[in-house]
Amino acid sequence: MSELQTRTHESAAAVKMPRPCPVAAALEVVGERWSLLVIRELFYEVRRFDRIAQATGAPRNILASRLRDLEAAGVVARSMYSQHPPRYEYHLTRAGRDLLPVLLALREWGQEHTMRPAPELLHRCGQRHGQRGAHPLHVTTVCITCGERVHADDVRVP
Amino acid sequence: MSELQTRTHESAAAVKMPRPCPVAAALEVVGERWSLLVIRELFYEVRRFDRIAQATGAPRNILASRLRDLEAAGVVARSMYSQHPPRYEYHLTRAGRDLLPVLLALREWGQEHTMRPAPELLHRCGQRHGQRGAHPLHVTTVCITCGERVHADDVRVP
DNA sequence: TTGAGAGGGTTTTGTTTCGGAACTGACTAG
DNA sequence: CTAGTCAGTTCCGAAACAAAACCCTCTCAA
Repeated sequence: MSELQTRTHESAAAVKMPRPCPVAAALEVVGERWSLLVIRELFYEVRRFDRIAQATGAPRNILASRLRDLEAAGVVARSMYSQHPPRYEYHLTRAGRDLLPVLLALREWGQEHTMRPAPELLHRCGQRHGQRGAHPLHVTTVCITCGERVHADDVRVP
Repeated sequence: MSELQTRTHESAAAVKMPRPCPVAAALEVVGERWSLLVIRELFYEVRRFDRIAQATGAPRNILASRLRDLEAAGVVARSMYSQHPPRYEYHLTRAGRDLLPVLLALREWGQEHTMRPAPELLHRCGQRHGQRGAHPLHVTTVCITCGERVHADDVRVP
């Protein structure tokens, strides 16, 4: 993709350019086909090329290209696990792990609006407070400031 | 896109098919280039073809195609606002509005990892409780069941 | 010690999709 | 009558995608 959407709000308004926006910036990194599915597999700790190709369904040449791009973007890192046939495992960086809310939001939407059955995820909550146990994970989006769930009608563009 | 990822978990495991997953299903609907940016504009109440084309930067032919697809998928609806040159406005359906968490999650990630300045959004919170006032909107993802913020390490695949 | 995989890609070769620009058609405002 | 707007459609070259084959290195088993 080109260097779209990298201007300030003001100059964009002046020159009628696409809206500068972190959503667009994020999609420059993870918005291409297969990228988010690859990241999903890395969350599942599927780390090897062939396994990722199988689990996502991505063609191998495309997958190789995506992994390169994601690594260049700092979302994925790879580490050598065999030298003589040089072999790498892929894993998420901090930036990659920070994409979890995006995947969970897509998962909730997909579950609600497109699929009936979905693989369950468990939330091991309370672990850091010394309680044990886990429950099925479903998420919602809340405002950091006031803690309320966010509804479309409550969001305003100043 | 084809009818990918529409099998059950079990049969997929058996036949080594792509993982069935609501994330993949959601991306079938909104994962193509420009789709989420179009939806972002509809959230901003930009409803007309030309304005959406300008604000997103999408080519007009692609935009026409995306709007058709999103309408077919039930994410977008259109309503005629002029008859003789038949003219339509686009708006989000319930399913479309439910994509807000996806956009907000992408926005948080983009803001954190790719862009410095971003157009501010305001959260008009407490309005439904009779208080007034708004604050800048930043969100986080919490578990519906226990209310805790969700961290990558706490999510398990059973 | 040969030969059958497996694992991790790259190459090759079409096929789709994209995207820029021009064009259309039906108005509206001056 | 002329210019301009709005909402697309059409055309066509360029880029991205995808299926399959290929390659290379190593492992294991016979």
